[in-house]
Amino acid sequence: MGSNSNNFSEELIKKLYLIEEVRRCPHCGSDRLIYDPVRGEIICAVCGYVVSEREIDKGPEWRAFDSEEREKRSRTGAPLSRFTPDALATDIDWRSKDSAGRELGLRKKVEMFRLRRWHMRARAQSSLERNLGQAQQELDRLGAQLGLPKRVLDRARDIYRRALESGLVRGRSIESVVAAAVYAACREMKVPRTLDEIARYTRSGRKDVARCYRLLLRETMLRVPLPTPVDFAPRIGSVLKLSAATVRDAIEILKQAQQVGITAGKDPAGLAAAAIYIAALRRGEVRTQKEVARAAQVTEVTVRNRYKELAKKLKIDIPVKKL
DNA sequence: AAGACGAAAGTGGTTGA
DNA sequence: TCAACAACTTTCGTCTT
Repeated sequence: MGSNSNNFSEELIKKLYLIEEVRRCPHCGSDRLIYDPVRGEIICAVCGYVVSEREIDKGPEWRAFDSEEREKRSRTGAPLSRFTPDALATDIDWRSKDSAGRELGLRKKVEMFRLRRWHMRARAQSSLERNLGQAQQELDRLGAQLGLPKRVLDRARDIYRRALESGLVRGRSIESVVAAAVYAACREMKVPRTLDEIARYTRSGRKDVARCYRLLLRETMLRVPLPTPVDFAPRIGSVLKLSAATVRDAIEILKQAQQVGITAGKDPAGLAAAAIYIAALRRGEVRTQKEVARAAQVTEVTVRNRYKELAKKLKIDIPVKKL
């Protein structure tokens, strides 16, 4: 696929990511970073390493990136919720008696009715705001931990707001609905994150998030494309530090597989892993099954099964000798 | 010693009655 | 709501490099 990467100026990258200083590639040290507008990631032009993506246990160089991100976040986060405490914490009694217990006059009754109505409205307003505020915090937190680009978070926020407005959140935890929204946004934007990855940073379990996600699709009529193996290939390749050529080969293999029709019902990550494994072997950039499996977050066995299948159906011979 | 391989049993999710 | 089912995982023993 013609990935439309552009060589962006340092200034633009700074602006896009609201950071002070463009970093060097932690893998090869090159400063030739490319912004891929499709995936919203910054990629090293030399080795293909995805620089803007955050991995789980990386060394200290990522911390710096984090605090920069934190700085960026601090501009949007807190004030909203602190500025909207429920100022109208009292209720207006529904009985039309005054403080001494006497019946009110008609005029006064009408007045009270109006007051009550406004009171309710004001509170409904603020509860929505408050919910959004909390959700925003949660969103920022998740986004930072998953290393998601800003536009995905923005999209997730929109989705969440829609869910909130159609009453989806009532009775469910904000956290799990936010997670569901993030997942939906990721898939829409082709930034491949598995449900597991997202659920890992959420207190409510994977199951809960999945349920919310399904609801979200139904209730808000979101159309989210199914994730394809091709979506996963670049990410796996970058984790394994494979060359762009290898990733291209892998994608080619995946496309063929799709045509032959052996992709249905299979875990896309597993398929992508298998294709990457084959492509890497053929290019002499040998990676073990274990490495590939870990990068794709599937097991060795799955990689094995898939790649055997691919090799057989597509008649690809695997080089036995390693270079 | 490490990687690749495959069998067997277990797990979570989907589907169809 | 339950059972059947396919895909994936875990575990483990064996073979290959």
